[in-house]
Order: sequence, then C-alpha cells, then structure tokens
Amino acid sequence: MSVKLNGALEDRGAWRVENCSIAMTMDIIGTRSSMLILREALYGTTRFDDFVRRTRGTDAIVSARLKHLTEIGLFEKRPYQEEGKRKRYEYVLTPKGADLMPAVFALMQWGDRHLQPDDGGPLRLVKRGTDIPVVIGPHARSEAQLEIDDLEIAANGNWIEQGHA
Amino acid sequence: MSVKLNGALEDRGAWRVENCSIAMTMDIIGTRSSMLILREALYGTTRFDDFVRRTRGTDAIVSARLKHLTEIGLFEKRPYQEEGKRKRYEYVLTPKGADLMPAVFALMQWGDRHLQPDDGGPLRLVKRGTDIPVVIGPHARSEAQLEIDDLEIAANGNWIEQGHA
DNA sequence: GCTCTAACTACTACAAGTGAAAGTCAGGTA
DNA sequence: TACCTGACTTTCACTTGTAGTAGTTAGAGC
Repeated sequence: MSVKLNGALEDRGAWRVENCSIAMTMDIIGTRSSMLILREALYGTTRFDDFVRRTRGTDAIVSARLKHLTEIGLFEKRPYQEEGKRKRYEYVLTPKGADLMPAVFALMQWGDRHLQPDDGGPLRLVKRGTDIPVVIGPHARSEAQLEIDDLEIAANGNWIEQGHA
Repeated sequence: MSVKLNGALEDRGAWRVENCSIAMTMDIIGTRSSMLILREALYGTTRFDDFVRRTRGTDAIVSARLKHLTEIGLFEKRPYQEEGKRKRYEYVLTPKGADLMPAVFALMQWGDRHLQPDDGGPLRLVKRGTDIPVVIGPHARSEAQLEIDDLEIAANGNWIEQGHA
C-alpha cells in the first residue's frame, strides 16, 4: 500500500521532504470554501452571488476567498456590463486555476466511492458526448490525457435540487 | 475554462449540488496535517514517531489525526513487536486510504507546477522501473490506469534533506 | 436627489487546526 | 524496585476558518 522509492530514496529513514508541494498547496487553498468555489468555477459559475448561493457560503467567506484566489492568480477579475445595469466584475478561472481540476475531481471521486451510497454521488463525470465514465488517476505522460473540454458532467439519480437560479 | 454540463444540468442557474462529495471529503480529511500524514503513508511510513518527524508535526497533532483517520477507516492499527521491545502499533493504509493517492498526488502535481521553481518540486513521480513521468489526470475508465504498485518516486535535484532517520 | 440592487466590507461569536510544553502510561532494562 | 523510552494525552495560547448579521458603495432608473 505504498509507492516504490527510487535508489537514492530507498532508505526511507535517511531523508525528509523539504519544500513539499502538498504542504504548500494546502497552505494556500486547503480549505473547504476554496474547494467549493473552485468546484463551482469548474461548473461554469463566474459571478459573486452565484458563488454565494451555489456553495451555500456567506457573502463574507466568498468575498474573502475570491479576493485571495484572485491575488494568487487562480481567478481573473474581469469587468462586464449588462444593459441597464452598472459595470460589475466576474471571476473566471485562469489556466493556473483550471489546472486544479484533477485535484478537485480526485476529491470528488474519493467521496463518491467512499462516503456516498452504492450508486455514488450526485454527479457523474463522463467523456464528452458519451456515457463513458472518467476516472482521475495516474498515467504515463505519453498516454492520451483528457482535458477540461473533453469532460462532461451528468446528473446521477435524483440528487440535484432544482430551482435555485 | 469549465466543464460541459449535460442536458438536464445545462441551465446552470436551475440547480444546486446536494450532498457534494467534495465538501464531504474536505470535512473529514481537508487539513494540512491529514494530507501530510497521508503523503508519508504513501511513501511507506507506518510508525508514530516517524510520522511526527517526517511531517514536522507535533505529537499532539499526529496523535489526533492518526486516531481520527483510523476511526474513519483510512488506516488500520496493527500490533507489532521488536525483540526486546514492548508491543506497539503501526498504522497502515487501508484500501480506502490508499484510494486517496490520486488526490494527494494531484495536489503535489499542482504545487510542483505552480508554486515551485522551473524544475519542479523535490520529488518526481515516474512509471516504475523507468524514467517516464507520470501525471495525475482524467481519462476514460477503459484506458490503462496505473496503480500504486506501478509508481516510483525519484529525487528531483538536491531538495532532499539527508540524515533524519 | 432618492431608491434599488449586486457586490462587497465589518463586526461579532464560535469552532477547529496548529504549536509548544508538560504529563501519563506500559513495559522493557539495570 | 527504580528508571528509561516510545507512544501517546492533556493543557494552554494563538491563529484561522466559518457563520450570521449589519452596514457600505457604485451606479442605473425614477
């Protein structure tokens, strides 16, 4: 139940990780609210109050998180203006932010498998235009990897709550 | 920069996720210390004070986390006894715990790409016995997926601190 | 100028994670 | 029996995340 360690690392007692990427990543986005906001962004949400409603967060939390995530370059603040409305800002994922997709969906996948009833969680990840399930996992770089645009999310059973425009 | 939504979900304004697996997963293991302990377990650590030293945690934190992670079935507490020593317990990953591997390594991969210098982080994930880089990402279930036993971790440059038996 | 609304900002309270240090405990050795 | 050590447990201080409520702001419409 553990990964093989390469030559120089083989004696596990003889070394310790410095500058661990996992620790650094958890330090800046390792909160429930950040993950839920990233989830929503991956589902296409861009506006402030949509984030609030759909993550069931509060104004304060979403405001603080979006500010932070924008500062560290995961979101880009982009002005928009609907006719008859004032100018506002929407928050769109940058490539750096979108690159967290595997991490976010890996957490979802684990929850679907181990914290939900037998039929899995509320949403299913499939290959776009098909019903082929998609799994998040390791593979050799040379093999075909799916990108965000190749993915599609489908409802799984009757979990989805309707009517929350 | 977002995933396509399937028919019933297409109108993003009309639904909201219930029982989100991401939220549930973050609720029970979404802390820095849990992730670092899982990281160490994937690298082969099983004993209490090794977890303490290698995660640079404190007794208190590691104790609390291992207890919790064992209670929810990610670790199994297994007795062992060295000659001339008293009986002790080691903590080994269960299949449920090991199944978090993609999530843990996805966080590492993102940190390597976006929080580290150009040459990446301290460790590199490769296909076992080769130098082929491994990436964590989505792929169709039918395609060959690598398992934990297919992976190997190699040192990347001079990041590793020696001598911490 | 006044109102209305989306998008914040501030304030309070509480829970949880983290860190340091000290205390406990079981069972081995001297 | 006394001591020693690894493996925890407890306590306290501090920080951060979360939740609720209230207040502020920038413009468009009236």
